[in-house]
Amino acid sequence: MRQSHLFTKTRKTAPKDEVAKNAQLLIRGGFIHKEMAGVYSYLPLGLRVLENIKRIVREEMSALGAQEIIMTALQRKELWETTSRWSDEVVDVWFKSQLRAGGEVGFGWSHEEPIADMMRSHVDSFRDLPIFVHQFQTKLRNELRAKSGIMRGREFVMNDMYSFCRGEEEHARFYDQTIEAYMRVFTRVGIGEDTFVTFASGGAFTKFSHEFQTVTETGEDVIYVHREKRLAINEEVLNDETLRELGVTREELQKVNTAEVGNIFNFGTQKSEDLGLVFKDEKGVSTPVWMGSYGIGVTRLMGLLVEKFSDEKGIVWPEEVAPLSVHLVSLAGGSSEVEKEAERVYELLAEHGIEVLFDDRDVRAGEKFADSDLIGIPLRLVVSEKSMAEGGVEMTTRANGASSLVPESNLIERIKKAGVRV
RNA sequence: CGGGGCGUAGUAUACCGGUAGUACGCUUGCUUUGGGAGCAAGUAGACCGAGUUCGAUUCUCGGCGCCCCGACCA
Repeated sequence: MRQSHLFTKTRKTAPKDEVAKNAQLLIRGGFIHKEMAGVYSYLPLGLRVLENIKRIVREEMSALGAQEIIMTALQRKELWETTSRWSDEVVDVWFKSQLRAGGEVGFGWSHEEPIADMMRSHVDSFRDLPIFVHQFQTKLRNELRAKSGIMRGREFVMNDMYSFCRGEEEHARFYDQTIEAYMRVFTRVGIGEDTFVTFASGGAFTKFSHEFQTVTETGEDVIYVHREKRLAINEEVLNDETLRELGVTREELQKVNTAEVGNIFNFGTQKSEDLGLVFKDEKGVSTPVWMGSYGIGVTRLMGLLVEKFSDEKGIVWPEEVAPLSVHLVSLAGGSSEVEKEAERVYELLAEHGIEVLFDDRDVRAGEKFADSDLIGIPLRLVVSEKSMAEGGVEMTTRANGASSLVPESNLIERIKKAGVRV
């Protein structure tokens, strides 16, 4: 991708109406555009990051056997009335609208009811189960107060997965596999060490639910962690009984601020019973499906990565989610020889399937470096008169600033060694 | 929803009861070219409405928008 072709602009100053680091840096770097409070558009670079996160999630969900779908944003009132969740008193984040033809629709803030209802068309027998389905959906929630940049918006992308099982045992197996799959996702995007499967309040069907909480100063939640045992308890369920049950003492736990990046629920059979999602078991007995729900806040995750991986100069993307892998900077300064050399390097990288942002713009070195640091691509290559005189290309790691001159003959090898996604 | 704050060029800001200045950006020219260049000439602005006043961007009220703390977050 040529930077001269990229329509987005970087900015020196953060907009005054953003305080959250994630929004400030993402807007300054041209990754996102603020449409209104809590509502952001994703621009070319931002979309690439988003798609990379989705790719990782998709791979891990697929490995679990989940099939991908996309459900609708518009939802039926009657469905939610069945489970008593249409009322604004019960669910206070509804966006609702009128159909011109008559009737009322809701904008999806969750898809549990619609998917359970839809599954009635596809589930008849125990032979049809289990079924695992997931989607990447834009959720619409009329939050009273949007905040923290893209981490708590009124419109955001979520990966939500649903499991439909024959009973508790089958459900439990998938539930445990999902915990592991989710942790693989968080490890791959670079926050594995700081993300804890956390005991949280369970709701109607189980004593606890599990949240995936990532340590970050700007987090909204407070949890207590035992780093050696990799065990964590949400403040909301921290009491003597919980401590006893989990075999830890209050003194062993460390209090930390966290952001919730994922959440999984065991629904039992309640929702299926309400909505009539049943199957015939081996004996021909009509039995409600055992449901589970599993979410990862994709856009929130992106915001969290910026919060965690940035310095005073800008973003430092983890390799797997970086918008592109290499930032090739041409410091031609009017020299057509340098220009040609940079073009050659660009083509060389492309031939090897390396994703490159090529700064071929006619601007000064300082501006190019500042932009490069702000955008935060993991590896920077500089082609200049200086590097050519020294017989190579200058390679700099964004994360630690380590820099070295690499002869072109070794370039591809060195890039791949640096852990670049190809 | 309770509390607090803020709305001035594209962006960030300053001043002021007598229609607004700076920096960056953008346009043109020349110079410059390894860390957001220099000179010159341009471009561009008071959220909306009502009230007070001879006169409102400034004061008052209302609306709208934005931010923060709290509450909320199946």
